Amino acid sequence: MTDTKNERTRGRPRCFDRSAAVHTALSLFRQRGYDGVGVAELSQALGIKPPSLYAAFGNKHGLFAEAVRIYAAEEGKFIGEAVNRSNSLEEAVTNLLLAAAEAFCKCKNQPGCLILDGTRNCTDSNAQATTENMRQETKAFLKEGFSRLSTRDTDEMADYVLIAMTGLSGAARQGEKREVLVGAARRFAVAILQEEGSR
Amino acid sequence: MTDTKNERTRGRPRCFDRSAAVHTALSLFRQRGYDGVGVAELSQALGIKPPSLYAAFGNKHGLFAEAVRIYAAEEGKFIGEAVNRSNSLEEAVTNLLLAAAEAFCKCKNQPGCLILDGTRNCTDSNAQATTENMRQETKAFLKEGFSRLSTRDTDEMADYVLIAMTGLSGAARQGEKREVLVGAARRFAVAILQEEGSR
DNA sequence: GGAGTAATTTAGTGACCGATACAAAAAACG
DNA sequence: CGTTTTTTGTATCGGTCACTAAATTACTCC
Repeated sequence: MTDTKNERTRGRPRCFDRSAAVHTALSLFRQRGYDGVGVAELSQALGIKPPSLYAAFGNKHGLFAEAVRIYAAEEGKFIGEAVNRSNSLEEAVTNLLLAAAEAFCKCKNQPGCLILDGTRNCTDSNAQATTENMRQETKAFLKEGFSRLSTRDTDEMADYVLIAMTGLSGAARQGEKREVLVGAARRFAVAILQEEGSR
Repeated sequence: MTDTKNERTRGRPRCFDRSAAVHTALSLFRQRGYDGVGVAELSQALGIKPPSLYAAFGNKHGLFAEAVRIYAAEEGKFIGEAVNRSNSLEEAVTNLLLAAAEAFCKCKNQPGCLILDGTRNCTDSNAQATTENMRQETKAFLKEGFSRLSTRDTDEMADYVLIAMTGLSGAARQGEKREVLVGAARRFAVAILQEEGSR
């Protein structure tokens, strides 16, 4: 058996690259959010007709959910890296927020975070749940990663980090400049790391 | 002339309370954002038909703009108070962020800030401009108020305060608890106030 | 009362939304 | 070849969007 790859199934083969389609959709969702991109625009950008989109992804939310998964795995890599490659809580929080600030303004035509801002004011509860689940996963990941680096209350620390990232993402979406985001990230990191009641 | 108040105009009098209508619309816009509330729902909540709404406010955006103005004047009062009643920059920033945290979770069914989050992912550019103008006004007000209390770079400080408020508003919209918001606000205030390069 | 004015209701407009019924097309099977 | 399976394009579906033309109602002015 030499046909280990590209196993042909029966029926007419798909005319478009499924993975490329998800990436194209991801780009659109990052620009204008879930409600801001319609199925007509999606299928046009993918070079297909709506029935092909529904055959491949079930519905609009199915495509969005795949895009979110790709986004978390690719664009969200910096979160795992910042936590796992750090040798102290200080390092982890600082690197994380600085990397977030950079990531949120890297692509100028699609600033901010899809997870944190992609379903703001969204009318589709499934889409909201998809991003909210990813947000909770991230919070749990941070909490667990922080607790391997410190004995402090990593629960509220993860909360604060996510609130800071929410601010950075929102500001990036408003067009805030990179320098301002990085400056804010640096200060927020110090803020989150300071000991309780040290004001 | 004794008719100084309630000057009757000609024509059929309006059947609904215009000011109350704006407040009702404000409540809906705060709950679900500009795109999330339709004209049909608005007019139903106001107890009128769509043509009456258009006769009174021109269009959906006209009603939204009035709601934003009312919101800034009433719910946004805490910003002016925190700045003007403070005798130091430290006091101003701390009181401002703490008041913001409280305000953003005060109304449980409409958390967050209408200015900062009401037109996120919004498809109407006029509505976006309305909130963005208010945001810029607020930034200028903060910058000016801070500069009366300190000789430091109040420009970037106002930026940081608004980014922090954006994070607080977004977190409030996600359902974050009051204690967490207040804790984050307290820490962010200390961070923003610390001198440059003191990390 | 009649004229003038403005807000009301009825009943829609065209455009867009997400999603689909249907049949032709293109492949793997026997 | 014919059958089966899956994707394709055509041409919509019912529903909702912001918005409005037209006629009616309720008021002030003369």
